[in-house]
This record gives sequence, C-alpha cells and structure tokens, in this order.
Amino acid sequence: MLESTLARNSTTPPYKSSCMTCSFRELCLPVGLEDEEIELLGKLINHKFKVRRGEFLLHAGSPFKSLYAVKNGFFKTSVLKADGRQQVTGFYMTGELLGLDAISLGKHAGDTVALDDSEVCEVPFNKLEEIGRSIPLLMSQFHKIMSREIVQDHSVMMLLGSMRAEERLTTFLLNLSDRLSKRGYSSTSFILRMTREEIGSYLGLKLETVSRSFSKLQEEGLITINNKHVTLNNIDALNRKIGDAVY
Amino acid sequence: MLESTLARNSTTPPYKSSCMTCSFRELCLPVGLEDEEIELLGKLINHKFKVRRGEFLLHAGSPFKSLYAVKNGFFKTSVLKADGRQQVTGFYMTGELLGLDAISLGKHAGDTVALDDSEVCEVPFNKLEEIGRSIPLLMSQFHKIMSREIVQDHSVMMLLGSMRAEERLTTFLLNLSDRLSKRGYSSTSFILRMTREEIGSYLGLKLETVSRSFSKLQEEGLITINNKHVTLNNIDALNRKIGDAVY
DNA sequence: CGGTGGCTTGATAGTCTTCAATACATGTGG
DNA sequence: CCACATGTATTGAAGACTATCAAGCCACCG
Repeated sequence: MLESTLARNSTTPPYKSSCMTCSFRELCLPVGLEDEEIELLGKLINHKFKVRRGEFLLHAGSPFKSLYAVKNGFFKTSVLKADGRQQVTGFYMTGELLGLDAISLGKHAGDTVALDDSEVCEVPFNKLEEIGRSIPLLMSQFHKIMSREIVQDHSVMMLLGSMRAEERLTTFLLNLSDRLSKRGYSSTSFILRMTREEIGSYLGLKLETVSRSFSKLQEEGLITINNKHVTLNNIDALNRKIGDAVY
Repeated sequence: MLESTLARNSTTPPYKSSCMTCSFRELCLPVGLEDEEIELLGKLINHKFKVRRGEFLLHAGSPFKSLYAVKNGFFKTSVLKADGRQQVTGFYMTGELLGLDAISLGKHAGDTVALDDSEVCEVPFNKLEEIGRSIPLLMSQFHKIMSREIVQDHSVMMLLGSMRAEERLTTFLLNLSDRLSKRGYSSTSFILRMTREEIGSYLGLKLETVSRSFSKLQEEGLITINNKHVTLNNIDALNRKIGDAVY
C-alpha cells in the first residue's frame, strides 16, 4: 500500500508509460493500439504491485473495482463449493486478465492466489470503460479478451463433459505448452506451478487419478515427469491422443 | 433476406422502437437505460426474425457479424468435438444474448439451433460498439452480460467437475426453474424443450444416466416427471440436495 | 395407424474414487 | 547445515458410480 502510494506520487521520469515498455503488450490489452493510445492506457495503471507465492490477490466476496493484468508470474482462481471446498476455475499467466467474472455481480466470485512470485498491473475498471470510449480499438480488444475467456471455458466444459482422465491431462499439458511457447518459453519442457490436487480440481479428477495418469503417459513414452518438471517427448502423439478420442 | 430488406426500407410508423415496447427489456441489453437511449438501441435492430424449431440460427465457422438477443423461444448452442459429435454448451431463453463466444475469433465456434419456435433480434456488433461509446450504461450492461456468461460457465465447470449425476440434474432443473420464474413462468412446473441426450451432453452424462436420475428423483418424491413435463414438488429439498453435496 | 425417434429399465463392464500405506520434497528451526 | 516435520506424490486394492449394450415401451408425426 505504502509502496504504491509513493510510486504514484513520485514524479515520473521522461519515460514511456508502463504498457509501452512492457515486453508483453502484444498479449495484453494494448494489442493493435497506436503508441499514443498505449500511453493513455498506461496512465490508467498507477498501481503495479508484487504478489508473492501463496499470497492472495483477490478474495471471494471483495468488492470489484479493478481488473488485473498479469505482468509476470502465475495465478490460480478458484470458487467456493457448497461443501466448503475450493474448485479451481483457471490458471493465469503473463498478459492474461484477472477479475472478468466480477464485472457482473460487482464483487469477486472467488479467490485469486499467486502460485509463483508474481507482478500485476491494476486496471481500474470504470476508467477502462471511460477511455475505451475514446479508443475504440481498446474497447474491441477488451471485448475479444472477454470472449476468449468464454471460448476457453467452453473448451474446458467439453473436456470435463466428455474426456477421460488421460485425455483431460493431455489436453491440459498441451494447453500449457501452447501458452508458454507464445510467451517465449519452451513448449516441451516446463515446471508445473500447481499441485496435483489443483490440477485435479481444475480437471474434475482426484489427485491420485492425476498422478496415475501422469505415470501412464510416462509409461507410454509420451512425457517425462519428475515431480513438477514435465517434458513433452512427442507433441504430435499427444495431439493424436486427444483427436482420436472416440466415445 | 428479402423480407428483412423490405422491413428496413419501409417507413417506420410513429411508434416506439422495438426495444422500447419489448416486454423483456429488463432482462436484456436495455437494462438501466433512459428512454431515448433505448430508442437509439432499438434503431440498431433492423433485423428481427423467426427461427422455427429445429432450424439453425448460426452455423459453426460462419463469420461473426452480429449478436442475437432471444426475443422468445428457446435455443441450444453446441460445439463440434474431435470425434465429430456435438457437445451442448448452453441453453438460451428470452432476453439472453447469443454469439458472445464469436467475438474473439471473428467466427462462430459452434452451432446454434432453435429447440422451439423462436424469435431473435439481430444486434450488429460493430454498431453496438459504436453507439456504446455514446451510451456508457449500454456498454456497462453489455460488459455485465459477458461477465455473467463467464460466471455461469464457471458454475457449469464446477458442476461437471465435482457433482454426480443426480446432483447435476438437480442443479440443472433448479437453474431452469429460476430462469423461467424470472420470465414470468411457473418455477415449479414446466416443459423441457430438449431431449435427454441434449441434457446429458450438457451435463456430461449419457442419456440413460439422465433418464435414471429423473426416475430416482421421482422415486424420492422430489419431482414428478412425465416425458418432457417436469414438476418440482419440493424446491427446498432439491436445494438441500445440492448444498449437502459433500465429497 | 404405422413408423420413427425418444425414453425407460436391466445386466454387465469399465473408469474413477476412496481408503491406505509409503516415499519423496521442501522448508523451518535447532 | 542437518534433522525433522509437514505437505506433496506415488502406488495398491477395494468399492462406487457411470457407461455400455440390449430390449422393450411410449409418444408423436406424417
């Protein structure tokens, strides 16, 4: 809190806005904007803060004021089930927007927790809507991002509704691989930031089933798994594994 | 096509716009708008057409140009799975917006089919974004609708990920009941517009399991089911059935 | 009124969960 | 820096739930 207040009050050096210099602007809200427009957007983001591993960014029920763009790091979102346990609804990495589900009810439906030391850019939502009126492309990009969230949720629904354990896990790994490669990381070798239980919660499986499925994929030679370190040995074969899924 | 062209060219009588006279404007895009603003919105909607039971409103892959507000009737949306079969992703009734998932990719991800004789209002999306700039509340309402879609998808994900057959079906029935009552219909007695197979596809179950779950709920005295006609005999008990779901 | 698609119900098989025991990893305090 | 504690992961065996296969029934439409 103190830190951010200081940051806001300190005179900004003759320096491009935060969005302008962000290496991930091609993945985030600024997509397609002119330089001056990105400057404007950057001025919205007067809070930019760190969230350490295990810390909450957002609590269920807290009032909605801002969206949060992930600058770096990794987050999970979860909602509270009737029985008191959490269900993971998504994992978020660099350039992705957190808090979209809160717009409708004016409060956050679930918790958002950092799974790795992270940094986020706070985007006050009323201001985003405000400057969106003068920057049509920004508004369009925002709509595309919301729509993308819906599309992704639909594909998760498809996964949960019609795939079995191994296929779900394979889909999950390929999705991570794809998103990581878009951000300049290896598509074949990466670290899982979440636990087996969190993966299971997201995929509608018990942690033991996740573990067994990992082992099975490894036996088949498709992946190598060592604790949290995964290597995809044959992405084509993994893709075929999903495509062939005939029920 | 011909019909709509005629409609557009014909001189409109001295008459309130379509949204202004629509009895469902409190459920739709006009929520919270002033009369003049609703007039403006109404002018966007120059297409308003019928879709008969079984007919397609939208085809997977077709280019995205408009959203469609359901004026009356009932729709299902579905996406094509890798194995060539369809998975139902949602059911839509009066006042709900169709096509939100197409914004991101510029084309429709799945099919939209009428399950009952229906009527929709076509909302050209570029024009919606355009007049949204001068009507902030319209834009806000649109954002809330998109966000609501995300929230709903998350609750379906929760359902698919952690509930068993009877609980899923109960949740589904209560959801229908709630939405119908908001539209002035009975919350305890209604007709299912979809088949057991479509319900199953949506809930991640086989049609036989849906049928068995219906029978089970009936044996327990919670519902009465007669083909497509359902009566909820004890909504409180049904709610408890979900709330108690401890895994 | 027959046909077709939709629905119900039974028996069996497959998949995932549950319960349980063990092993491993990480991080904290001595 | 090591030891221990706790959280995390693997694996086995038994049980629960849903899918599958199959037969018959029912409703609706032409």
